[in-house]
Amino acid sequence: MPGSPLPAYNPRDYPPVAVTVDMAVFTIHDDTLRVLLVERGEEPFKGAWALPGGFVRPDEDLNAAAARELREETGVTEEDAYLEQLRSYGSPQRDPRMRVITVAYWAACPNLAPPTGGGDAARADLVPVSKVEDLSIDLAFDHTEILGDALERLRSKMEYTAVGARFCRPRFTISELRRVYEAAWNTTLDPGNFQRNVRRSSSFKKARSGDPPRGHRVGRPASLWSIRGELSSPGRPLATRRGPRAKNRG
Amino acid sequence: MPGSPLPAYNPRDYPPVAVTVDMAVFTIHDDTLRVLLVERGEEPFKGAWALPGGFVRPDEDLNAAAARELREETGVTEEDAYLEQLRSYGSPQRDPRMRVITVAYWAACPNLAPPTGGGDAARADLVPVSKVEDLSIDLAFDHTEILGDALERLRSKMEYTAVGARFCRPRFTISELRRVYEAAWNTTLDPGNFQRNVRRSSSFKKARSGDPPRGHRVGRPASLWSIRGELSSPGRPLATRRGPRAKNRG
DNA sequence: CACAATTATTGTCACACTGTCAATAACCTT
DNA sequence: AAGGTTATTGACAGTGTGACAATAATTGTG
Repeated sequence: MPGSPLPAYNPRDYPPVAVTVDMAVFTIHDDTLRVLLVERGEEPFKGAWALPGGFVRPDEDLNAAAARELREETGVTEEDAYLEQLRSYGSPQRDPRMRVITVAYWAACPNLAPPTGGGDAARADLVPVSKVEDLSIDLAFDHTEILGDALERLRSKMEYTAVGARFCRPRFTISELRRVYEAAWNTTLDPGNFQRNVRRSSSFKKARSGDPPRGHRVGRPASLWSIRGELSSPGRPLATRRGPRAKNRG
Repeated sequence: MPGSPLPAYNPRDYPPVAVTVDMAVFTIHDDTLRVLLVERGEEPFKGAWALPGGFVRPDEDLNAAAARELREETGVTEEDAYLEQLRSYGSPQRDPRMRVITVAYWAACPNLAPPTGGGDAARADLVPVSKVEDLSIDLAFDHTEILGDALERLRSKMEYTAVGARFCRPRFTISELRRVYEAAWNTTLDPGNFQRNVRRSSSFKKARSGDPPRGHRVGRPASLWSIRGELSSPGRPLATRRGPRAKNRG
């Protein structure tokens, strides 16, 4: 606690510090878990990939700043995606320019389209997270650490909540949901068991009738499901995390 | 690190914001889960209870600031307690004086002694968390919300890590550990089942020989255990969370 | 010392949940 | 209509869990 006599709260008296929001926006594309990265256009780390982010505005809530960043970068509104604060990073040297404390967020977006690279603005792309996890891509600042923490949180949360369904459209088939989990952990899951777990979970409910899922070509048509309520826990994990098995995609 | 010309980052160009660290320090006292609160000595919220906290220093890492606060408030060093960042809170109006973004931490301390109230400094006390949870105590700022989130995280983490043992001394009996879980959830647990879970968990190991636990008076003496390695997951939960049952303490 | 009281520790048992794997259902293409 | 493919349901053995009983090792008492 600061000194006793009610201090003149002159902001200039306090060490200058900037607060930013950085976001790990995840989506599934080509059956692969990907994260949105932008190429830095200026020093430091000019030319390197980084998580999208920006300053928190003077009268802006942290969550609002994150939602704004998400919308600016992807066009996705807060309702269409799952958005959650991860934690903050504030090593004194994490930005060589000045003291910058960043509040990291992560988001799960359904069917995000790869950014059209044509713009004159900063280049952006949906990069498979495996590229960062195996260190074949090095991110700017401490963003590799942030992304690693975000991935850990995402996977952990997928085990005991229905958040995986936020990668799907509002109506989804159980197979679509299963492919989300398979992509997130790069493994294969038994369709029968996964079906059983979803049906038993209280977090999902079968949609009344079903528009047949688009793009469906072959095999017995699947029924459509949706999230029941908000994001309750499915009681037990939909799938226990495992390492790559037979499938072992790359 | 690229050393090229850095842009002119004049800190004065950015909106003034202060960054603080607030801490929820938990301990078990009288078989009750308690949190360290301090009484505010000045406005705003003068006289109200609040979580201890303070400003992050100019060249101080966030974790270091939290560890310093913990040491200043309790005398407990980082090695003796478990310390983890919770998340940040930055509503624009959370502090009426100026924009303050706080990074919340929580800590699990073994056998913290109730502060001696005699000092002329701010009054401090170990308050049962139930007093805050049932809203019979109202905290300053948004600290009620922060404490609620910290409790949720603590309990959740106790389910799937060995963090509960950080409330005990380095060597502890299984019953002592069980009483920690009983205090955290205000319930009773079956001693036999808890014993089985601890023994099967890979997170604990039996201490070679045992100094008999102090203060032990009656009944068969228990053997001593310790945490194996750092804070790995016990594989399965030591105890599934339940509401109050027979015991139903206040 | 025998016995009661108390806590620690080990066992038993029915039951729920899980993973493996097979069987059936409902479509598509040819 | 046959074959291929995906969805959905079932069967089964093995394992983990909660409830609860039984045994072990102390302290305190008469």
